[in-house]
Amino acid sequence: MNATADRILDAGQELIQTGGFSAMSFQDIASEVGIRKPSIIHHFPTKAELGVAIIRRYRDTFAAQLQQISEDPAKSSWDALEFYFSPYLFLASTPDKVCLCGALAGEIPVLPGVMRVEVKQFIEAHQRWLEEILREGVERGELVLIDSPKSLSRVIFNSLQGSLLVTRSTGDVSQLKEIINAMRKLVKSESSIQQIR
Amino acid sequence: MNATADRILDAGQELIQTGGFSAMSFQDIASEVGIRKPSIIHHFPTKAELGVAIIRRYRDTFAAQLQQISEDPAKSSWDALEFYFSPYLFLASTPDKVCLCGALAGEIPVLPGVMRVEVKQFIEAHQRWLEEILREGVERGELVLIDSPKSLSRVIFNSLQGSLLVTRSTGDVSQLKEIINAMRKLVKSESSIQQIR
DNA sequence: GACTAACTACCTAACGTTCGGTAGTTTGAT
DNA sequence: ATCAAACTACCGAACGTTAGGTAGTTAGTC
Repeated sequence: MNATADRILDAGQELIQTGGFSAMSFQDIASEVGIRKPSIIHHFPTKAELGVAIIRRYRDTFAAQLQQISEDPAKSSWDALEFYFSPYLFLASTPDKVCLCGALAGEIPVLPGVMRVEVKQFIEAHQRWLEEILREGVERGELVLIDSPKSLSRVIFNSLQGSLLVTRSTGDVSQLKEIINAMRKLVKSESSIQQIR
Repeated sequence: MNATADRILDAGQELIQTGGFSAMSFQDIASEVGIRKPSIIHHFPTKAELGVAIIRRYRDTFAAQLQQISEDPAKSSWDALEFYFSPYLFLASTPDKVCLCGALAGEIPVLPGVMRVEVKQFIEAHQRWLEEILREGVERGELVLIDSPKSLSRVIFNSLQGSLLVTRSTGDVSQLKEIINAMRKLVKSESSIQQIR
């Protein structure tokens, strides 16, 4: 069973990922879910609270997966990174959607304060996770980095987020794939050295 | 003399860079410029046409500067890259603004078609320019790249755009500076090799 | 007198939100 | 086991506000 509240979150999330928070309206969600506008308010009293609920669910789902893979001893740092790339590749395959928080980041100053902190926490959590994976990878000798774990975690996160936006804007799906390939080179030394020689 | 039309473009651009196109309204612009709402329509008949005019001016200003520096024989490829970084650093110093087209990229599907093509052309022009600078740098022996000029031009552009959004979302201004430092390493071999050894 | 830039006044549509109310279910006391 | 109270999910109608846009008019300049 898929409760109405969940379907509201689904529809709202999709609308934000395509057009942003400002362009998302209760009416659009209502039409999509098949209920009337005030029924949404029954579940989520204000647009801001709905926005928070959408981000929080998105963030929690992501966080659970990231935690799971970083706790799995069978997975190498390389595996973890590849796992991290996969949702980006999936998003790019659905041409009109970008990362929820990437979309929201574009309109931070006009967002309700409660939503701003959620976006911030999403970004910081992802960058922390990436940094930790990179650091472990170096310690275990699985990865050889071209830069510090901190710098590289930010390069990876920011360029992935940027790529999604650019990929959608230009319609050039190969763009994200190229970025991911480039990121692979930055954490795996052999090919990089080859390139330099 | 600063004509009204220019001041409308200024105010509109700033509003898009802070809150996006959906959140920008004629009323906001009118208040900022000190005129009434219909007076804006006198200069720009529709919101879409105003949007196009804003992007086009932004794009042309940028393009002229990029062309100028790439035609200057006194400037090295390294100089050109540093020049390219500077407006991003400037944007990050004004904490609420991101690149105009970075903001617009977040809401592409809800943008008028005429605006979408302008954004696309902005992105493609910048990536082409970067690619050409990198290619020349290699030919002249000024740069040693960690990846192909095409890939690197995309990494640089996408991560800069992403950084602006992330920097504003987290309030962490150092983020962009770190990214730029990382980009420097990717086009200048010595430090990279040192890092790998 | 024609043209431009600005104005006042107004329009329709859509926005988020509130209100009062209707079914149907769940709960607690008798 | 019954009955009333309370709660959940949803609805239609309307609220005040703002959106982009239109029509007609006035003030100033060549």
